[in-house]
Amino acid sequence: MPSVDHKQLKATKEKFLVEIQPSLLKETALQLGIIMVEPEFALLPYKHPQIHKWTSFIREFLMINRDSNSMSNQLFLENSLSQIAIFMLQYGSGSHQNQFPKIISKQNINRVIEALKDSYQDNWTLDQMSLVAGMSKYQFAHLFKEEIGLSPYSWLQLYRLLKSQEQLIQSEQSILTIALGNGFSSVSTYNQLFKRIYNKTPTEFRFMHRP
DNA sequence: GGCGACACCTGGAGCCTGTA
DNA sequence: TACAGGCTCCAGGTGTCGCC
Repeated sequence: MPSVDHKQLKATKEKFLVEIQPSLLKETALQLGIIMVEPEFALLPYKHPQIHKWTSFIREFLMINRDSNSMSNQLFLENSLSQIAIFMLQYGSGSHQNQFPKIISKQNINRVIEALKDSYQDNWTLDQMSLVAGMSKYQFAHLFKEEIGLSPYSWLQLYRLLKSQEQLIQSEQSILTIALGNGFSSVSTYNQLFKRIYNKTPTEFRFMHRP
């Protein structure tokens, strides 16, 4: 169960939410030898195919077996959550990862994604994105979220953040220069997003990932 | 497809820290 | 002490998402 109040649970009839303790992730990472630093999950808000399939499978299993004895469900859950932890560490963790997983989606959504990738430094608005997609902004926002798993603007911000990581680690440029150079309108926006995704400031991130 | 409430982003101001 | 860079705060603007 969620350790904090999730407002989305109130807004929808049904929500399948998985929370995994950081200690379990660290232990799994240690056993697998995947990562030596604190796990970071910039890509997890993104709908990764493997993680998405696995969580869908767990959800369906629990729906089908909701009336069966709780012991078998408990065993299934324990094993499944360990598997999800492994997927998270393999596919989602590590800020060294700077490529989004490839998702096959509708042509007009792909067209927007390619345009965003080509000019992520530009000041995009939802209106401009929907123009590229050839649909209304309301229709576009809903379809994008459904296909990709993130809202258009969130996707763009995350892409900019991942693009900036390499410069943070490998260059001596100031945080301000990197933020503006990657399409963020101000350094405060960049800092706030960085803090929200990684729970650390760009400077702390740079220090941690320097050889 | 459009609306409205609310969450999130923006950007300026100001504080903190390190350096000369 | 002055200055630069990094960070946080906050009010106003914009985007998102559930609902019709």
